[in-house]
This record gives sequence, structure tokens and C-alpha cells, in this order.
Amino acid sequence: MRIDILEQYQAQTRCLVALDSIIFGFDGEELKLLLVKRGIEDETHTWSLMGGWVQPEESLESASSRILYELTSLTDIYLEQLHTFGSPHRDPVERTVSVAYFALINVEDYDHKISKNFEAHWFSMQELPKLLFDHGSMVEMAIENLRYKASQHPIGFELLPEKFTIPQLQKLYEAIFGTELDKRNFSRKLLSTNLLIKLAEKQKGYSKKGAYFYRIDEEKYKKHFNNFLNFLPGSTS
Amino acid sequence: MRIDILEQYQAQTRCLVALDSIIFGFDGEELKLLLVKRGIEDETHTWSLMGGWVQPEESLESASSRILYELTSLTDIYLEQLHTFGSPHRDPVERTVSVAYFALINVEDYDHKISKNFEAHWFSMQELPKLLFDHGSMVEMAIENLRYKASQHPIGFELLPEKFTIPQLQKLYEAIFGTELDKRNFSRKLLSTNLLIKLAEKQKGYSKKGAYFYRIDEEKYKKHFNNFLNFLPGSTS
DNA sequence: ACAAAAGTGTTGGCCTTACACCCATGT
DNA sequence: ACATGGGTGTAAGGCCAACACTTTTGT
Repeated sequence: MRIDILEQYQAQTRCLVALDSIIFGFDGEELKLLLVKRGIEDETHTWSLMGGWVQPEESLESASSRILYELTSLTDIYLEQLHTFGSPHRDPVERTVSVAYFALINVEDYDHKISKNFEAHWFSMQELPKLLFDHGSMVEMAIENLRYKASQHPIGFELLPEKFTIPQLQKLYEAIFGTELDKRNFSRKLLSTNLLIKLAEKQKGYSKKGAYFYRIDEEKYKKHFNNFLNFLPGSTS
Repeated sequence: MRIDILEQYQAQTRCLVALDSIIFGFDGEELKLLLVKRGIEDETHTWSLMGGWVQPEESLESASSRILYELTSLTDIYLEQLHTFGSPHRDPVERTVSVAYFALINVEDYDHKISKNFEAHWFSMQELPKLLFDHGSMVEMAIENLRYKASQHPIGFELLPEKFTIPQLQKLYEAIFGTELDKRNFSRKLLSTNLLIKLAEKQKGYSKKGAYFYRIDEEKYKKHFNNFLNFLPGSTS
């Protein structure tokens, strides 16, 4: 190793590197966001995204899984890097560069397993409290990204239980896009992808007739990760 | 400020935070990538992306502009955050989290102004050398992103001189997507956006007939940043 | 006159949208 | 029997892809 290079490295300022997770969930009716209470300043407790520090021997991806696991005890969750936020004074305590990830989980999976170490709560996207630091911008960026992804890929499934009905899926898409969709066109488009497998079982209790359950064809889903649908109203204008 | 919070901050490991730029250019025929020679290990000089350290009082965005300026003397360049790379040992000297940005510039603008402080060279995308660290993955991700963006937005203009012809623009899109496009459909789609303004002047020398120059309508371009076109061959399949 | 690139229109198929009625079941 | 949500078909319009000839001008 050349000395001048080492000197260059030595001369640099080191920074705190953190990670924040925008955790979306769906309860069958509304799109929700999971927030935790963090006390940074005296007395004032602010709702914030779940986050943590990136550890010395940890990649960003593993940090994101670990942090999600600490809060939810869930593994194998859809997690995707969103954006890195690095304004010098975004954290008033000390400069912290934060890598934001967004996660999609099924609220039901989560509910019982909630960790006792955190005061956490699901918020409706319509009624978000004021958030810590720049977490509000992170959430805004995440919802945009979720809308885009959901219009391109069958990513929405990640927010539902393994077995789900078409009307559930439609409600989810309506919640993501904040719009109503035509059920005939919706189911036609979905089924035309051939990514859904119809099960014999029907949903009980919610409606009198009962809707058939479907599950996703994992094989095809992974292959087909491009060229999906376009649900966005007005996307062709 | 609460003492326990401060202690938590104190206990964390600080990291080097760097920034790397994937700089695309177009010379009228091919899509190019601007690389610099960096010597990290004895004797071995490797081509790498242009990069630098994020300074203490600098946001990531300003760092990306500064670093691009240092190499090219260009300002007001299209720059967009791509992804953050943070594997623990991606930099063998010391752990460095690197935020990658991609930039689009016009090769002609650049050519004369090239800084003497760097040994830099434009490489054809077909003939990239082996790159430093994980810069190869960064480039891969950037080209994918460029393709997507170019299919959605008139972003390609950023790679051309202010005045350009439709055939030039088509060559650019063909270079980005690595495919041939039908010139009738291409020009119809482009013109239908109403974002191009036809100039009286014609291009001389390249062809006998000469093609009309166009420039972009900056106003509309900025407004219209959604809902553009879809050029990707087979994107509707 | 000819070579080389620029420019321009039409058609068929497909995908999207809009729209309304019957079905199955629990009460 | 009726109320509630589930499930399905069709027709019209717009968008995209495929395709070939004429124009201009430098040599």
C-alpha cells in the first residue's frame, strides 16, 4: 500500500452511518406505516421510523434485515433500498448519514409478535404524526416508490397473507393509489399475468358468497419481475 | 439532551463516507463512460469511477456536483442518486460507505475543459476495463437505471448538445437500449410530446440533405416530468 | 445521375376502458 | 326473500408496431 494513499484515508472525517426503515403494512382496509417512539430531546417523545446504526461488520442489507427483525421478529421480508439522506445537520446531535430502506409486511403476521422493547404503533397513511428529523421526506419518497413499484411488479402481494382473495388485492391497490378501480378490469388484468393460482378454498365470514383464495406462483413471479402491469390511473395520458 | 442518548451516539463506530459518479456521455455514435485512473495499490493502476470523500459540511448532492466539477469543470449537470454501496470490505483499505450518483453529460462540452489533475478517458460501454472495487456493479445498476429513466422521461436530451437533430436523438436511444428503432415511429412519438421546438437551422455536413435542429422546451420539460413515453422494445409484452 | 440520409402516412391488432347483470350464500 | 359482496363479458376507442416511398442535396 502506498503511503500517500494511506495518508489520504487517514485525513478524512468519519461519519455516523445509520439506517431507517419505512415499514408498510396492510390490514385489509388501509395502508399503514409502523412507527416507534424515540426520545431524543428531554421530555419530547417523537414518533419516528424504526432505525439503528450500521455495525462495523455488517452490510447495509443485513443491517436492514436485522433492524426489521429486532422490531417485528419477522424474517424473509421484502426490503429495498430507497435513498440515502445526508444533509449535514439532519440529525442535530451529530452528523449522521442515513440509508433508508422500505419494507412490506402483512399486519397480521406482525401483530402478535410485536417486540416489547419498542413502543410501536401502526398509523394510517392519512393520519401520520409529525416525524423525527427528515423522516417525513423519507416516507413521502417511499410511498411514491411503492406506487411505482406496485404498478410495475406484483409487489403488492408482499403486503398480504399467503392466501388472499382478488377483492383483498384490489382493496390493497386502491389503498396504495388512493383511487377506486373497476373490479372487472382489475381481475382480468391480474389473472392475465398467470401469476395467481386459484385455490379450492373460499374465504369465509367476510361476505356471504365468499371469495376464492389465490396464492402467487413464486416461480413465475421471480422470473417475471419485469413487464408487469400498469394500474396507475392516467398513466397513459 | 439526555445523557443516555449522547452515550449511545458516542458508542458508535464512525465510517468513511465517499461518493462515486457514473458519468455517461454520448459522442453521436456510442454511449460512453468516463473513467479515471486511480492508484490504490503499489504499481497497479486501475480504472475507476470518479469519486471523492463527502466533506463535513457538505450534503450528498453538493458533494456530487463538486466532484463532477473537479473533473469536468461543468456545472448544472443532470445528477441523480443511484444507490448506496456498503459491504464491509468493498474497500480493502478501510470500511467506506459509498453513495453512487449518475450523471449525464455531452461529450463535446466536456472535451476541451478536461482537467489536467486526472488521467481520464471515455470508454465505450462495450469495452469497459476491469474496474476498482465494486464499481462494476455500480455501472451495471446505472445503465439499468438510465434505460428505465430514458424510457419514462426525455432525460436523454441531457446527453446531447443544446441543438440536436431527431436522427441524433434516435441514435442516442438506440445506444442506450442497444437496439434499433423505427425512425417513423420514433419521430412521431417524440414530436407528439410537444417538448421539441423545431429550429430554422439545418445540420450541415453529416448528410447531404441535412436534418433540422431541434431544442427542448425547458418549461414544458420540467412540468412534464411524469407520463412520458415507453420506448423499450417489448415493454408491453 | 446517383448515392445517402431525411422526412412523412396508413393500417391492423391489441390493449384499455367503460359499463351491467347474474350468482352464491347467510340472515 | 332479500341483501351483500363475488364473479363474469362485450363493445368502442386509442395506442403501438409494422411497413415503403418520396425528397433533398452533395458529389
